[in-house]
Amino acid sequence: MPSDIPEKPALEGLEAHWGDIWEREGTYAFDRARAVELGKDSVFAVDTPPPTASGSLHIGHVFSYTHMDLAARFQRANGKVIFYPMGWDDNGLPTERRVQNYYGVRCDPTLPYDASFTPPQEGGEGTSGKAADQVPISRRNFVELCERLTVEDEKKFEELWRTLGLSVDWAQTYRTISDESQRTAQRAFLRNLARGEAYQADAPTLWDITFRTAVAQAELEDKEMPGAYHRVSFHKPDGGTIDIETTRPELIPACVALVANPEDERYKPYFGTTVRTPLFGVEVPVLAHPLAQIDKGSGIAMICTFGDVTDVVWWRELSLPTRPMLGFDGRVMSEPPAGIDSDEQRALYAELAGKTVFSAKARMVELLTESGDLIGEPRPITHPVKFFEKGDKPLEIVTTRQWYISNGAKDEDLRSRLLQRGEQVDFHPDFMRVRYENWVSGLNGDWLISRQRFFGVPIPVWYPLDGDGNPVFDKPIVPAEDQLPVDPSSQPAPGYTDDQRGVPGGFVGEVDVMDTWATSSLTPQIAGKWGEDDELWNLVFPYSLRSQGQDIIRTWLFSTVLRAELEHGVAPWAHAGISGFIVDPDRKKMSKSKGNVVTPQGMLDEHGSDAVRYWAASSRLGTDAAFDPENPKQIKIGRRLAIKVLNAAKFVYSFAHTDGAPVTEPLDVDMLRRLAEVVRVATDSYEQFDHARALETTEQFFWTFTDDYLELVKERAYRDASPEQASAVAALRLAIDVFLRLLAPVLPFATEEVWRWTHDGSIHVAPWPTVNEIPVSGASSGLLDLCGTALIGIRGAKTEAKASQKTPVTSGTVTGPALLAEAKDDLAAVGRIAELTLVESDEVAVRDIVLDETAE
RNA sequence: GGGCCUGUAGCUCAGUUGGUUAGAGCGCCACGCUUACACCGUGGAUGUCGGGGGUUCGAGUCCCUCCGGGCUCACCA
Repeated sequence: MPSDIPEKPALEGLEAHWGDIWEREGTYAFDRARAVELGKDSVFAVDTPPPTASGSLHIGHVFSYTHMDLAARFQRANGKVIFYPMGWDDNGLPTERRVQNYYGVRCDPTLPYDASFTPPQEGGEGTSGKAADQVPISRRNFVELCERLTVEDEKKFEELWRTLGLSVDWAQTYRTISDESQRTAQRAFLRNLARGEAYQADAPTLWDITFRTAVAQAELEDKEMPGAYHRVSFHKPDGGTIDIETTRPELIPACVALVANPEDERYKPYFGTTVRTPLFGVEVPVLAHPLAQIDKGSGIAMICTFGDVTDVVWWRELSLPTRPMLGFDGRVMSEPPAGIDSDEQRALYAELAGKTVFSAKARMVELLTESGDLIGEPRPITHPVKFFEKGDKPLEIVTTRQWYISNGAKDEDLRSRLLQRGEQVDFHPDFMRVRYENWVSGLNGDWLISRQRFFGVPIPVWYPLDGDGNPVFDKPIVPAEDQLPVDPSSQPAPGYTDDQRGVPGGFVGEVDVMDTWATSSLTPQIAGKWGEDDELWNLVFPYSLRSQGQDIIRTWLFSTVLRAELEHGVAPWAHAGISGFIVDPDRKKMSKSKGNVVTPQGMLDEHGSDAVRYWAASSRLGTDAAFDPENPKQIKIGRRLAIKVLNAAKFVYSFAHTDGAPVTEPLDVDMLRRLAEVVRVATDSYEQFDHARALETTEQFFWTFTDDYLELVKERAYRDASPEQASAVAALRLAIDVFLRLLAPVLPFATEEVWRWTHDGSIHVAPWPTVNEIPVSGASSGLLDLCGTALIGIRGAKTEAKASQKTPVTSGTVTGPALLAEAKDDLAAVGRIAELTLVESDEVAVRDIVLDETAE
C-alpha cells in the first residue's frame, strides 16, 4: 500500500529505511527464471571490480561504482534482467601486509601450526611494520588471520555499498580467496598449462627484496631516486684503463662485460678484447651493442648480472655468463660469484658479504678510492628507479624459477588477437581503447604469475623427486579438475602418499601462489560460475558491461581480456565503461601516499547518499573530477535537488485531482511536450552511457518545471474543480511521475520515497518513461519559454521596487507574440496582476507595473 | 622522448553536424520569511573561449604551430 505523505519530507534515514525494504522485496535480485525464459539477450550482466578487501574504500571507488550502478539501473528500468554481482579481492599482498600490521605477526612457513595462537595485538595500525617487531607464525596461522580480517573488512564494505544504494544482488557475492574462486583460478591455470600457455622458466626476474617475491611488469612503478655517477677504471692488458660510469659500483663483482655502441669510434679498437675489473681483476670482454648510447656517461657501460633491465637484454643478446651476487633478501651473498677465486679477491669480497646494497656501495667506494680506481668524486644525480608499486625499496633482478602465462609479448598472433578483441569492446569513452592498445603493443615479456607469498591461490602442481631428491621441474604433476581446489604444500600429489613428501623418488609441492590478478582476471568466470553451472554461465557470458577506473586498464582490464581470449576465444564484454579519477582542489591525484584520500562514509552520513551519487553522476565517464572535501559543491547541489524532489512532489500531490482528466490547457500541453523531449534526450544519453548528459537535461528542465511552470499553474490548480484545474493537476502529476523515473538512477532514495506515496511497488522495477505515455505530440509551441521570460520581467519589476513577490499589482502590460494570450490567466495569477493587458510584439517585455500600495 | 587527454566567467563544468548578442550551477551583490521547500525563493553583475597563424561569407567548434596542466609508456650505464 502506498505510504502517507509526511508532514515534512526529509532525506535523513531514507538509506536505511529503503535499503531494508529493497533487501526484503528482492528488488535487485537476479531473476534467473525470467532470464532462462527470455534468453541471453534479455540479460544485462555487469562485471564488477572486486575492491581490495584490506585496503580502504575511498571517494574514487564511490565515483566509479556509482557510474556502474547508473548503467545497471537504466537497463533494469528498460526491462533487462540484471546480473549484478559484487566481489571482494581478498587474496594477495595487501591483505598480508595489513594482517602483519594489524596483528603484529609475520609468516614463517618453516614454523609448525599453533592451534592455540593468539595474536599479540589487534588493530595496531600504527606499528613500525618492521620485521623485528613482528611475531613469526606458521603459514596456516597466518592464513587464518588473513581470513578473519578480510571477513570483517568485507562486512564494512558491503555496508558502505548498501548505504550508497548500489543495486547489487547481494546473493551473488564472491571472494577471490573462496574455495570456488580458487577452483576457478586453478582450473583456468591447468587449462593454460595443458595448452602450453602457462610455463615455467628459470630467468632473471624483477624482485622485491622486502616482500621477497617476484613481481610482474604491470606492477612496476618508477620513482625518482637520488643516485650518483661513479667513474671507475677497468684495466687493459697493456696497462691503460677504460673508464666507465656507473650508479651501482657495488655490483662490480657481478660484472660480466663492458659494452659500447658499435658505431663508437673511441671503443671500436677494443671490441673483442678483454679488460680486468677493478679490485677483483676478473677478466671480462669488451663488446658492441646498439643499445649502448654514445652520449651517455663515458659511452661505455659495465654489464652486471643484474643491475637493471638493460643488463638483462645485453646478457641475453650477447650470451653472457651469470655472476649473481645479491640474494633474495637484497644483501650481498656470502659466496662470491664465479671469477673471484684467489684468496686475496675472496678476502676483498668478504668485506661486502652480508651487507645491504646501500652499505656495500659505501664500502665499495672506499675500496675503489684506496685502490685509485675511482676517478674524481661521485656526481650526484636523481634518476628514475623501478619499484614494485606496493613496495618501498628499489627492485633487484635475480634469477629464479617462475611461472608465466603467455600474454602476446612473444607471440604476434596472440597479440593481434588481443588487439582485435579490444576493437570488439565498446569503450566509453572511446579513446580509452588506445590505452589498452598501447599496453598490449608495449608488452615486452610474458605475464609472471607466481608469487613467493602465502595468502593466495596455490599454483596447483607438484614435482616428482628424482633418485637424488632433486625436483624434476619439467615434469609437473597436476591434479584432475574435479579435485580442485588443491593446496600442494599440504596435500600429497595425486598417486603419492603424504610420507613421500620430500624424499627421493617422492614428490614436493609447489609452494608459490598466484598473483592476485591471475584470479581477479577471472571475475566473469567466478561470478558466472564457469564450469560449475552451465545454464548460468551461458546466460551471462560474455557480459554486457565492465566498469572500472582508468588506472587499472593495464592490469585488470587487460588480464581479463587475455584470459577470456585464451579460454573462450571471445571478448569478455560488449561495453567497457571507464571512470576517471578524483583529484583534490590542487588537481593532484588522490592517493594514500599523498595523504589526501577522502573516506566516503563521512560524506554519505553528512550529505546523504543521493547527494553523493549526484556528484558522481554529474561527471562523464573518462573525465577526472575535482573534489574538495571542505566544500563539496556538487554534493550540496545534489542534496538540494533531492530535497526539491521531495517538496515539489508533496506540493503537487496536495492538489485535488480527478482520475483520467485530460490535459487541455495550452500551457500544460506545452510543458508536457518539453518533457517528452527531455525523455527522448535522457534515454538516448543513457543508451550511450552518457549519464551526465541525461542528468543535466533532466535536472535543468526539472528546475524550469518547479520555478516557472509550477508557479504559473499553482493558482489554477488550487481553484475549484473545472476542466482547467483538472488539466493542470493531471499535467503536474504526470510530470512528477516521469521526473521521478528519470531521476531514479541518480537519486534512488528520494525518488523511491516519493514514488511509494502513490504506488505499491518500487520505482526501481518500474518501466523507464517513454514519450508514448505522455498524451501529447508535436514540438513545443514555445509557450512555456515565453511565459518564463514574461515571469522574469514581472518578478524583476517587483524586485526593482524592493517589493515582495506576493505584492498585488493593480495593472500591468506584457508585450510579446500573440501566443502568450493562451496563458494570460496564468500570467495574471502568478503576478497577482488585477488588470493585465497583452500587447502583441516580437519582443517579450513587461512594463507599466503598478503595485497595489494599499495591500500592506 | 613517444602516445592519449585537457586548457571556456573567481570556482566546477556544458557547448550537438562550424551559423546571430558564448551558457549553467556554485560563489558574489541586491531584494524577499510569496498558502511545497530558509536544506528556500527572486533579480543582477561577470568572459581577448591558453597564445599565434590558416581554411571559410562566418571558428569556442576544423587544420597547423607554440605555451601550460594531467595521465601513461619508454629511457634508467
